[in-house]
Amino acid sequence: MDATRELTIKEIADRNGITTDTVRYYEKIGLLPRAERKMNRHRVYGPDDAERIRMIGCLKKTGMSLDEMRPYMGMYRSKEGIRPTPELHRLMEEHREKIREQIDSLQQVLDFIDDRLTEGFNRGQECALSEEKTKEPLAGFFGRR
Amino acid sequence: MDATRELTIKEIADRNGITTDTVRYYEKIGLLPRAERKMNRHRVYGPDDAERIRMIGCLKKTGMSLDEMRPYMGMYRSKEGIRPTPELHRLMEEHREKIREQIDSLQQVLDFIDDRLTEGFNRGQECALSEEKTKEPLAGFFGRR
DNA sequence: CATTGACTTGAAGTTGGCTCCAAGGGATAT
DNA sequence: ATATCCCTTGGAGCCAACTTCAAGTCAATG
Repeated sequence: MDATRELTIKEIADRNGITTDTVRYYEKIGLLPRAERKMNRHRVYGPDDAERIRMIGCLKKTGMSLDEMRPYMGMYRSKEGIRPTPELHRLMEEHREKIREQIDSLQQVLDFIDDRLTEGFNRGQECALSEEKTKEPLAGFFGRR
Repeated sequence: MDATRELTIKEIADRNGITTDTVRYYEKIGLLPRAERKMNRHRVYGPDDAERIRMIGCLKKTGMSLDEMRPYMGMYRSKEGIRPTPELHRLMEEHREKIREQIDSLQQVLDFIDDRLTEGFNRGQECALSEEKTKEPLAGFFGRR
């Protein structure tokens, strides 16, 4: 793979499922560094930029705001001397925790709906969605992993 | 627990960590049914409403939009005869899949950053990060799984 | 040389999800 | 009765994250 190939804004946008406008927007808000320009002022992108944009996409999918991503993006500021700080570790752990909470929430929702589901059978009129999970009604929903 | 106690908008909002404005907003967009009013036109809420609101909170935490929640909320439209459709099951499975993708994305991010990290260790020219524990730099981020 | 098309810019517009505001209604406390 | 609250309404305002727009540059093509 030719990892050093230079891309136009259109190419790099297409490859990441976003629009050129969005790429420029990311540059504008400083999430991407100012792209190098060719003689005709057009932006050119290298593999590092591709990685950055991929990373933004990943982080977005995990529910992180563009603003929160800035520290992560900082890892690319210089081509050498990458040094992720303990601070970054902390941010990552924090974010991982957020995702875990999302999972827990979903699990609660599943339990909750399942209670409603079986209510017809159980005659239950107790308030569902209790703090504790007394059972695993829809177990296996996460397929173990 | 007095599950049948009627609550004011302030009470139900407080108990769910949202504002009265937000409760009224949910009613306005039809996510909550029009609340019953007392003679003075004030809203009154019962346990079902509390459940609905807790459910909205849960679904929100899993990244669902208010709009997407509507089908789930429909489960409360009548106090009896709750019958979640196969359609709802499908929606739930879909959403569960979305969460799974979020998890995968986060995992990708971890792997990605881990690459960057080990790159520094493996052929870091200038980067003089202390050389301890070259193995699994960010291992255990998900506590296994 | 005129047109096409991909690019440039700054700025305005859009959407979702609230959040705040003004103007007013009633119950309770002094 | 005046103040203090919490409530009501419709509507305006706000922020993030785009998205669209207007006006222009530049290179290649017919």
